[in-house]
Amino acid sequence: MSTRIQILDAGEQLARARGLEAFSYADLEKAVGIRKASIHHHFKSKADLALALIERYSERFADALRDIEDAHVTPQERLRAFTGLYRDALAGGEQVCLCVAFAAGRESLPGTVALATRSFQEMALAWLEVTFNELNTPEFPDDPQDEAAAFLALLEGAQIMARGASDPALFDAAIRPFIRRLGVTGLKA
Amino acid sequence: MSTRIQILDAGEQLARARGLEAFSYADLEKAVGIRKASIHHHFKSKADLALALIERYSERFADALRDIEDAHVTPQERLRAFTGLYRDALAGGEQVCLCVAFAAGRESLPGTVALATRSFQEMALAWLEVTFNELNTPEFPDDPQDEAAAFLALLEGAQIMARGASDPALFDAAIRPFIRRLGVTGLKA
DNA sequence: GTCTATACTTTGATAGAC
DNA sequence: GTCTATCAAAGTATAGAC
Repeated sequence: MSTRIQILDAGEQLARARGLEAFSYADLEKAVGIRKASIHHHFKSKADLALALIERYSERFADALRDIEDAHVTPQERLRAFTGLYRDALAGGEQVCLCVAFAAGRESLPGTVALATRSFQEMALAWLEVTFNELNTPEFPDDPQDEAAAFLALLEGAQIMARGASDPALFDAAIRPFIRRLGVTGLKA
Repeated sequence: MSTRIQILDAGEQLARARGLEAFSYADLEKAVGIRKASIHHHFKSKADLALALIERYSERFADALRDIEDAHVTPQERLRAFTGLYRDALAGGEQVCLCVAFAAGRESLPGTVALATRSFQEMALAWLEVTFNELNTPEFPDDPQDEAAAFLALLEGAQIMARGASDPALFDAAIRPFIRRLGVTGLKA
């Protein structure tokens, strides 16, 4: 595995567990096993690293959405799979989605990073809006745009809650009512 | 207004907009108009300040919950008022709840602060669980504990989303389906 | 690409005068 | 309670050898 990727992996883990401002090149030095100067060779500034982090995260997320579309046909199944993405990102209650970590401290982000974070969110919302639009059932009667926003908020908030208690069970509890509503809908369809 | 309170106010604003690690005593110096050394006189360490912030926040929140109980009788009205608390905390899309800001970067929190943040969340969840328990309607058939977790996650996530885009309209969109479900329920009751 | 060495800044914190 | 002065440590970043 290339050094660049090792740095990105370590940076992402730290950013998602602590926040962008709460880790340093010294932390990366320890995690990757090379000197700070070498890390600067790969990422000239911390802003560059942060931008690379959110861009890579966005690409991986886009890939994951395509995988869901390939593997699942019904909107119910796709939404359940989408939930799995956020459940996995929890990493045992020790991390949140990079987008959540960045959005929380938005004012301290470099401009380009703030924009990329926003784009990530818009990608997620657009995909969900399409999916809720296909989900034409009485259980979700609202504007698909609102249902998408509500669902993404639920998942992001469930991550934050679980993170606050370092307990993934809180994520599961928060998601349960939605999953049940979705299941009932699935049977009706 | 006492200097101590001015420091707390400035610290809270900065923590909720940027995150705890993303502001310094130098920022407080500018905001409050006294020297760093004077701030250390009021809060010996940054950990002390952070703890004071979350404790004051918890007290104010507990007061707000009592006010809601005094002003509203039905669980529907109380939940709507609870939503207002989180909508107000958005501050135009430029801040999140202190609990959310702290929980997001949990790994970098002093131990006492992490515990106090968790307590805050548990207070919110306990209050919501009681309220959902009173809300005995077919629209919310799940375990009140799960409904409480889902609702708090929705509100916290709606804040994060709105913060990511600096746009409170995203909060409103995310909350709308819940408010509608609550409204329908209210009519049936 | 990685290293040592170093520059410069910011940060949290303390000592002691007023 | 607030100030000036100061500190050691940590932070980001660069220069130049290998």
